[in-house]
Amino acid sequence: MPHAARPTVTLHDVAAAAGVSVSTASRVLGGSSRTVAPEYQERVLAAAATLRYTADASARAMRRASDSITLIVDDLTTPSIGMVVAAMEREARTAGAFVTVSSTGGTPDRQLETVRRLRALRPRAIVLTSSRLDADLVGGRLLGELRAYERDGGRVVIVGDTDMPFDSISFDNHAAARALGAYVAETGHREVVILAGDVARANVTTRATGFIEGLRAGGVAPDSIRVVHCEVSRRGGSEAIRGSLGGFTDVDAVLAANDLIAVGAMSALRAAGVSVPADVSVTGFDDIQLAVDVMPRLTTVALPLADAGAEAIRLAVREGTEPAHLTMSGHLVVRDSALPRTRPR
Amino acid sequence: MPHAARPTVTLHDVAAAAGVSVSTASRVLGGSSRTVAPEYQERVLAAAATLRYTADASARAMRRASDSITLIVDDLTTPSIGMVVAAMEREARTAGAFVTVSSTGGTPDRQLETVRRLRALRPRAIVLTSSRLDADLVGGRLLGELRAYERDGGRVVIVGDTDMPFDSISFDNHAAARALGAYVAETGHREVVILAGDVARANVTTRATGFIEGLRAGGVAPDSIRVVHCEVSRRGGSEAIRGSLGGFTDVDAVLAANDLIAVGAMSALRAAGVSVPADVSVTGFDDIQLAVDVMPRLTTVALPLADAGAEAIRLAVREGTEPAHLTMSGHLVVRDSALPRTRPR
DNA sequence: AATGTGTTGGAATGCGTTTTCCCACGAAGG
DNA sequence: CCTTCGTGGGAAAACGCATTCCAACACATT
Repeated sequence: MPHAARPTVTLHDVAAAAGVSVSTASRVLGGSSRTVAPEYQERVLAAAATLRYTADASARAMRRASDSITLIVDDLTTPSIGMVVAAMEREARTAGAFVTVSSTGGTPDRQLETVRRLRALRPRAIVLTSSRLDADLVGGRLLGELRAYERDGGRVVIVGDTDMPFDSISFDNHAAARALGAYVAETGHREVVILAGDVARANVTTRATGFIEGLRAGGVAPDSIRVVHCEVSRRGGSEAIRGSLGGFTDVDAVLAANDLIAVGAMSALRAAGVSVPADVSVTGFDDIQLAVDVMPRLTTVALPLADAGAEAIRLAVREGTEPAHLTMSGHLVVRDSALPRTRPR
Repeated sequence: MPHAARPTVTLHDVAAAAGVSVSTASRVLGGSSRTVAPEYQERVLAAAATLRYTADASARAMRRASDSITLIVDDLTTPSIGMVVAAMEREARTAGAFVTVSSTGGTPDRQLETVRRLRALRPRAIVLTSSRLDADLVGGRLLGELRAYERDGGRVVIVGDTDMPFDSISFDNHAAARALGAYVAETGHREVVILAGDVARANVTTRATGFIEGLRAGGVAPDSIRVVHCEVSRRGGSEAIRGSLGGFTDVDAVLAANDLIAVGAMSALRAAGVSVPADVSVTGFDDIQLAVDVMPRLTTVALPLADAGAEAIRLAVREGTEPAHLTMSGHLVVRDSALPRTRPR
């Protein structure tokens, strides 16, 4: 064997076994537009099956366009990513493409390295998911790499907020957060804590400002809104609540930047003897599976994750050339964790 | 452009820009063992950087072994999968390899299709993760495909239980479950409910039988062990508890086949006014992140997922040829959700 | 000075596939 | 009966790269 992972049975072998030329075999197996005689066709197919022939994608890629799409994500364990990937795979199948995923851990360095590495594979498209992708990341080298990929005929799609000049799909976090804030205000809440997450995660902080706008518009006094930063996780929500329990005597709503944070907050509140939603309302954001599994079920904002995934693939395989920027809006999902309240003034 | 995703800047261009021959450029960029004059080296490197040259992996793959490893998983949303993938990526980096993930939704048909598709990519190795992979799946076609891949010099590693003749890593679910069962028995529990999950998931049912063995060995009467099947999810755990609440007056322990099920069970118990662990002990299996985030923190069995991931890559890149079968054992993690009890006889 | 030896650049070759290009054959039209 | 045309098979080129081989050269040894 010449070296690992090189085919031992090639098109040549199939052609020989079928007693036809390599060209004919290629035409049968490669789905050419040219017709070949039925009997030849049959012989080639039979030979390929018995030899378990698989066309070498590398060699094939040298002559025709690739059909693989690579997805780059920060972290595979994010609850929402699963749905996006599933939708992408479904959509890709209808387009005859194939999705493959790489994770970077979210650090710009590894994002760059991953793009470089994947670019060598000459996929049909690269889809990047990240909370925020800035053009000047890693000294602009990520942008440069992506541009070079595009120059070579590749297609870049970004799912998330970005200022890069590629196709992008983003969620209108601000508007959705504003709507949630307004809803909370309208349902009579007047003393609110916002669990704003980490300042480094841009989409999360956008939500915090949206919350504030909605609350203010709904009549909540600026002084009655407290913003607490925390880790973006279940634990972060718990700790934030535990850490500021002292000042919570009059709070009637907790708005978390994220379902995970909200769930953590709920459990900490319950542990402290505060009833949700009877004493305090809690809301989340994202509508992950957990949101309907917990008790009480979480009032939150649903993001059209599956739609975004499918749309990303559609952008990735389309022919058009000018960059498209799509914004998808979330919608309020009212469940049990937030209760309208009328309180004495 | 000939067709999409074909490079416009090739090694040829770099060589021309640097004023050297293609061979020289290849030698410096391809990490050849042959030395080239420092000044040439520098010129080539500079030219490659300004042109943003990336060697075409396809073309390169035709002459040397690939450095990509493909991982096939059932479902990306499984909480445990993230840690496995992360460990794999880390280990792969030290071996100069690169991991890419595809998900199949767990259906044998799509597993087969995915293997076929990936095999064409001629990766260095294919790592399969599945709860259970049988040789006779899809009429043995999956096995045939994998054998053909191996015949062509590829390497197959299976993470999970299997009877296929490839490298494999499995977890000793039975022994770990037995140990947990014995622990529960020894800490004085005498009336036990096992939330056994779905019969279709082999690794999960193995746990149930292990629990029973351990409980019996620890002195729990056969009649005092009830097995309830449920969906393998948080919701499944909740519903199982709700559905059988009536007969729970004397139960003092609930053993779930899975952390997710355990968490669901805990929340349903709490909703029903049963205190965990004061009234009933609850245990899980897997030690996912959630296990330490919930209150009370879950007593469970930790599986060496990261080790398994790293070991899988090590097997995938090793030179040896005879199949290796590794079994990794889990260990009991005692936290707060199970309490020793002394009950009146 | 002639010969041997080691180093380095460049031309040529090959990897497996698709895709021209060319040619043979037979049918249709005059 | 001769020409034209469509059909379909096979030879060969091309894809981008690594590598083998060869020639040129520098240097040390005799």
